[in-house]
Amino acid sequence: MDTLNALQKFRQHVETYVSLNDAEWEVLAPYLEIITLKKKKYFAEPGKVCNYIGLVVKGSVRYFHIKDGEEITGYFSFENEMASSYKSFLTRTPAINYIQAMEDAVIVNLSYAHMQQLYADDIIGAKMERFCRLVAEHYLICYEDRVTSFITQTPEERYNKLLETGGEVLYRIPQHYIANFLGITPVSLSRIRRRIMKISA
Amino acid sequence: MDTLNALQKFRQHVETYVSLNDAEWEVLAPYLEIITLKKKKYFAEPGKVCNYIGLVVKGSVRYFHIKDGEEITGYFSFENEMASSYKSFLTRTPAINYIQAMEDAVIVNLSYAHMQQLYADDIIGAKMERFCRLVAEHYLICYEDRVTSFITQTPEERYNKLLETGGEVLYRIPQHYIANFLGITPVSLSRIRRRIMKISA
DNA sequence: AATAATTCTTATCTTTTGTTAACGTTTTGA
DNA sequence: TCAAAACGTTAACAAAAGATAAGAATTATT
Repeated sequence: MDTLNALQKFRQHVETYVSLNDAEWEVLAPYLEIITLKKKKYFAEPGKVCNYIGLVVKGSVRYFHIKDGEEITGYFSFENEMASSYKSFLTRTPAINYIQAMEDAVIVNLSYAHMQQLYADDIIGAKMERFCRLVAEHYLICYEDRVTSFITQTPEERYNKLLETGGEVLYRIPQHYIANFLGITPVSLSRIRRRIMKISA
Repeated sequence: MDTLNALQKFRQHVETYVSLNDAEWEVLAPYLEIITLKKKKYFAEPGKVCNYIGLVVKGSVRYFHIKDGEEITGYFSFENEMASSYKSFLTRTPAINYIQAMEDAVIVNLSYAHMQQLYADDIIGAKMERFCRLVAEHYLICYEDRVTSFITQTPEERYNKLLETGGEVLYRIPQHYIANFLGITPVSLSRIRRRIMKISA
């Protein structure tokens, strides 16, 4: 994954939300930072302010909390998805979760300070505002759906829905991460899987 | 609650996110619609596209789904909070939940169409973009926290946290709504309350 | 290649939650 | 004002989930 390619992916991602002409892109591009994260390395850590919002252009990252010494996985970002400890990034307060590379990853980063500069830029400012509004709205909707699933569905129903719609998540990550994602223990997910197998067998 | 007062509250709410001078306000104000909702009346309904985002200036509303013929309450908006079936409003697709007045309510509404006009307005457009970005980011953070609580905490822990931080929610709404909000049944919440009483007694 | 670590399943036991129903109390609405 | 509806608690039982541990299979690591 070379630099040009990574930047190109970022541009394409922005353009799924707002149009960008070359002049605008020329303003934006210099603010971006490309990083590589070896598997198990951290993008964000508890106690540290998350300074970047990044686009995962290769690999994937996993979000997790530590509770009673145990990792509890809450979310994932795959290729062409944004990654950030959003609350920390936006409010400039220490994060409470880890974000860790699940696979060797390449991420195109935009720092908080650079983002503020871009908002204030005459050429790209308005587009950035809109882009970030649309991104926030997009993830807001994702979270709305997720909260709804916790409120209205049983763990088994959530898992069945994930089987239908989950796609990538399902065969790229270990089952016990999925269990956490669903809000249950790995042991419980294993039992749910057995129940489902019996029914569909 | 007279018209001027309601509009003033809306302006104040916007100004907690972005500054507004009188000229800008003069552009924005005509797009607002003030409605009164009698208790039990609906702000949004499943199957219908939610056409408004509103600021609750008096009273409160409750969000709920119907599952197996039962109401499941997922959220509330009180005074000086926004209300909308966000996904429906933003994506122009039918809502899947009700939003209903819990108490007689006054709401300052902005329609989707008007919002688009405001985004495109020379005077107020940039401010509106930023305001709506910040609102989306605010609720994104709320949802992030809520999902985290479902992932990392037991129902009892969620309830205890709500007791600490919940404030208004706790003494203005019935317990069985709170149970749904926490993702459990009313019976189960009643038992949790008894457990807590025994410990603290 | 050998060893260690991870992952998933299964079993056992305990705890919690869901379900249903009953009861008294409070609130609502006609 | 009076009947109906809503609300919260409790009980009893069933179902599900958590905790812990063991074991097999797979994957990583040296």
